[in-house]
Parts: sequence; structure tokens; C-alpha cells
Amino acid sequence: MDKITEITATALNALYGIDKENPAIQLQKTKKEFEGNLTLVVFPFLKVSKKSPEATATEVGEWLVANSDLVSGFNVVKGFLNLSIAGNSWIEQLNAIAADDKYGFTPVTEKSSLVMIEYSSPNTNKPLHLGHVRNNLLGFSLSQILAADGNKVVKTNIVNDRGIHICKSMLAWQKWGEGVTPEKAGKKGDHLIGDFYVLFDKHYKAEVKELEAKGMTKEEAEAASPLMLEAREMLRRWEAGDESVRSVWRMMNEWVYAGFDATYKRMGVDFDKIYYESETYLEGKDKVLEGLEKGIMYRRPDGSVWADLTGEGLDEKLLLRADGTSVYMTQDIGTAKLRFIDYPIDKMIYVVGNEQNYHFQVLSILLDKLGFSWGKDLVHFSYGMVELPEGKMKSREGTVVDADDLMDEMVATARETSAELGKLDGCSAEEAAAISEMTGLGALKYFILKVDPRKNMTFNPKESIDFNGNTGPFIQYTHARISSVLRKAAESGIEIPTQIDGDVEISEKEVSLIQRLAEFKNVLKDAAATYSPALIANYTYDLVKEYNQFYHDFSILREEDESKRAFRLLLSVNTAKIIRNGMKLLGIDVPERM
RNA sequence: GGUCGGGUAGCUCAGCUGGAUAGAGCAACAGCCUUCUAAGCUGUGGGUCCUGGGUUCGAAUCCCAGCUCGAUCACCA
Repeated sequence: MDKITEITATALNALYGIDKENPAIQLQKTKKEFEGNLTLVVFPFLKVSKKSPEATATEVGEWLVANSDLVSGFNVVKGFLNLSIAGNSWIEQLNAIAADDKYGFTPVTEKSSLVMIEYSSPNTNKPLHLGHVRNNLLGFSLSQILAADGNKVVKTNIVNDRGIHICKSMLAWQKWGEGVTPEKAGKKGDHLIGDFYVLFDKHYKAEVKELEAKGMTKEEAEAASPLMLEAREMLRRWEAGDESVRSVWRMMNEWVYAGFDATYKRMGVDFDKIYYESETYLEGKDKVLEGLEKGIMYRRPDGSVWADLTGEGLDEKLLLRADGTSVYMTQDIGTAKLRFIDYPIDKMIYVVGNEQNYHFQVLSILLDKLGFSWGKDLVHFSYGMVELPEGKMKSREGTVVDADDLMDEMVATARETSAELGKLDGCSAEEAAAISEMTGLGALKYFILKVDPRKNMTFNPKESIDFNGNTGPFIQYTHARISSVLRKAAESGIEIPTQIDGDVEISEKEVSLIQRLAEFKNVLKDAAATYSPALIANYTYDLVKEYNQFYHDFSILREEDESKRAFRLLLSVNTAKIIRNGMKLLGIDVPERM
């Protein structure tokens, strides 16, 4: 209610001469134990009013009632002025929301900023796991939120398709694969490659153990392992462009990408532009040498190139090895360079785990020094680890939760739960499958997105599949309920209004719901400003709780007063709309029935 | 040791740009379906907001110090 803020500013100006432009007005939703809709905190104005909190509040309240049609009444509790807003302005508010399919969204224009979001960033030697799931969901949701807030968004993925880890999988496949392919194995390509990675590690460990038994230290054994030597040699040949290595590499990467694509698709995430490290890893070198010329970096006697960041309170950072090859940081500089050539980036967001906080601190400083305008303000969207009840996930020990398995499990459980409750009775097989897919994935996505990304979270596979309380399916259920009411309305020939004309008597609960719907606009703005999908999730939950209370206490279709019935239908339609739009920002679909 | 981030009910978490008596869910217990989907609604019990100072009319929220958990400080990515 921007109008209220405006009229309050006018009141404060008229009464106390407070600057209209900067009145420090705190208007908040009135707590439910008090009467009223909006509350003005008057403490900040006491110095100017030179009166007690109560007297000041009363004075402002009286002024507002006398001078504004919006305010129908007020009461004062200590320094809090509780305002009651006139009923017809709530109808106006609802009409405004109803008139706008994208209520709360800011359209993208030519002048909008271009935000690039990097997320996912998998290695090509193993399938996506739970950590990637958190990353993917956060990255995708962020991109939705920023787009809804009026930014041009480019979703990007940097695939780590080169390095010693890929060579390990390749080598294992050559040695023990017997020409197997995803088709022959009946397995997704990423899983097949992951199996060979594990196989390599198994044989490698055996070799090391054997060598240790012969009297070598662990370090000596690891260095002397024939398998590891072979893998290193393969990497060397890859870098030299050896076609026999490159062709196997290309083939196996294709298998992996096909697997990833299936996982991404099911998860509902996508990208506008994919970069591959094999194409970017050499790119950073020029920039670093350029920095060297400008004196931003320096060369050590052994030939390696470093940046001295002790002035920024950080350490010295290696950028090129003595043999001239790149390190991780150099690659990221190179990738940044290519991206900037491809897009006029205003803001860059990296969705990467918090173990890389230091890396991005350094990257930001280096990009800034190297002249990237967005370098200084790059956002490292850092998130905590996902742990299991048993402890950390270790890919080599097989304690990872695979993304595909996880989705299967969630959907299967959703299906069982729905079937038990009899919710799938009368559905076709396709419908039942679609509903289970929606609720299973909805449960997973909501569970992960509702918590503060900075926090480490424990993922308990059993407990996570909970469809009660603050969960995705609870929200989906409410949407399905509303859809059901609307279907019933259509069946009995009741028209669903698009606007309300004239006065309708509305209850406190209904006012509160309209107020809640109106909040969506600010919540979305906040979520975009603070990069917080969790804000959207928790808002939607609050909205749904409020609607369920309304639904319980009031009849919609059985209401005999036609104007009330029309009003409640419009309220329901728009609640469903906000639920749908809000969940969409989280990448979660909502069903018509469940 | 340096840097960064967490610490709120038995458990999982909101609230953190300062506002009224700190909120949800789970778990426990007690109610509500001849009526629009009970995956719902209502109620009961449950708190040293890590500790100690400070700022303020007012602090879970801001500042300082400490405790504690985690990440990181690689010629790995």
C-alpha cells in the first residue's frame, strides 16, 4: 500500500514539518492480536512532536482519519498506531492484482542489466550428485528470480571436461571396458563413465598397496603406480592433441553429456550458453601476461607468475607455473575474458560451494585489476555443503547420493503416498505419473530451496520425503484444492469473475489474505536484491497457510450471497496465481489435482 | 594462527536493513470430515535467541570481546 505511506508522510509533514522526502516511516503489518491492518511505529517522531508516544500516535491517527478515505479507524497501543484500512480499498487492491497476470514482476526492457549466472559446473568423469542438485536448484531459481525482477539473464555452465580425472575414466574403459557403450550396457553415459572412474581407483589403490608391501612409503608408491603414470601420460598426449586420445575423449564426453542432459531436463534446469574448459583453459594466459606487463603481476626467478595480494589482506597467488602452464585461477580469468567477448555483462554471479570462498575473493580482485568492469562486484553465491546423516559424501567410498537415484526415489515415494491416500483413484496412468513426478520433485526442490543457502544442511533421505507441514507438496496441495473449487464452479455454471464491482463486506481473514497477496511484489524485490530463493519459498508457505485457514472457515461455492461468492472466487483465483508464479520462481510446478 | 560463514524450542528451520508477548513445521497429546480435496484446520505443552559487555526509548537483529562448529589459507579443480 504505497498510498498509505504517501498519506502518512503528508500527515507527518503537516503536523510536525517532517521532511516529506525522507520521513523514516515504518509501516508494518499489524500483529494478529491487535485490531487494525497496518501499524505505524511513532517512536522515531517523538523528538519532533515533543509529545508522548500515545499523544503523538493519537494525533497522527486523527489526522489520517480526517484527511484520508483510506483510513477508516485507528487505535493506539503504547508507541504503535494501528490503522484500519477501509474495505473498498482492499477490493481495489485485489482488483489491481487480478488485472495483472504477472503481478509483482518487473518487465525486461532494452535498458535492463545483463546478469550472467554460472551454475552446475560438473566434471565429466562422474554423474551429478546431491551437491550438484543443490547447486542446480539454487542457480536456476536465482535466474528465474532475477529475470522476474527485470534483468536480462544468461544462464551459463562451465563444464570441466579435461584433466587427469577424465583420463582415469578413459584409461579404465580402455583397459577393462571391452568396448562397452551406454547402449550395450543399457546405462546412462554419465553413470557408465562414473563406474570406470571408480574402477580406476580400485585398481590404483591395489597397486599402491602392493608397492607399499614391497617397502615403499605411501608417497613413493603413489608416484610409482604404473596406472597413475599411464594416466598422466594420457593427459600429456591429450594436451599435445594426440588424435587417438582425443577421439576416445570426444566419444566418452558425448556419452556423459547425453546423461547430463537427461538429468538436467528431469530436474527442470537449463542453460543459455555452455562453456567447456577444454576450450577456455588456455585463454587466461594472455590476460596474465598482460597483467605482468602492466606490473599487476610479477615473475619469480623460476619463471612462475604471481599476484601479490598482501596489500588486500590476502596471500600471494600463483597464476602461471614455471613451465608456463595454467592453474585454476588462470582458467577462470580466461573464461571471464571469453564471456565478456560474448556478452555485455553488467553483473556476474557464480553459484559455487563455500569451499571456494577464498578463490572468488581473489578472482574478484584480479578481474578488477585486469580491467573487467564487473569484476569488483562479482557475486560469489556461496552455499553450504549437503551432508548425510552418516557424515560427508565421498565419491570414492560410494557414499554419494546420486541425483538420478534421488529423483527416482522421491517420485516413487510420492506415488506410494498418493496411492495410499487414494489421491490417484480415477486418474489415468499418464496423469498419475505426471502428478507423482510433480510432487516428488516438488518435495525435493522445496526442501532444498527453503533453507538459507549459507547453511550446511543435512539431507536425510527418509525424513526429506515428508509431505506435511512446510513442504512443496503442502503448497502444491493448496493449489490443487483451489483448482478443484474452480472446476466445480465451472461445472455448476458459476461464473468466475475477473474484477469485483461495488462494495462487498469482507472479513478480517479475507483482508489479511489480500494483504498477503499484495506483499508478493516486495518479497520478489527483496529476493532479487538479496539473491534469496528461500524468501520466495517461505513467503509462499505463509500465503498457503493463510489461504488454508480461509478455506476452512469460509464457504466459497456454497456462499449464497452472490457478491461474496464472486469475491471469494476472485480471491482464490489470485491466490492460485501467486502460488503458481512463486513456485515457478523456484522451478517447481503445481498440479491441477493431486 | 589469518580470513570467511554458521550457532534461535527435543529435531529441521523462519525471523537478522533495530520495534509490541521471538514464530512455523516435525515429534507428543487433545479435538474437527452426511458440507467446495482431512497431503487440511484448531488447541495444549515446549525458549539462557552460544556467553559477556556496549549503543538505543527499544536488541535474536547493530558494535566489541570471547566460546563453539564448519570452510579455507595447494605449482588440485
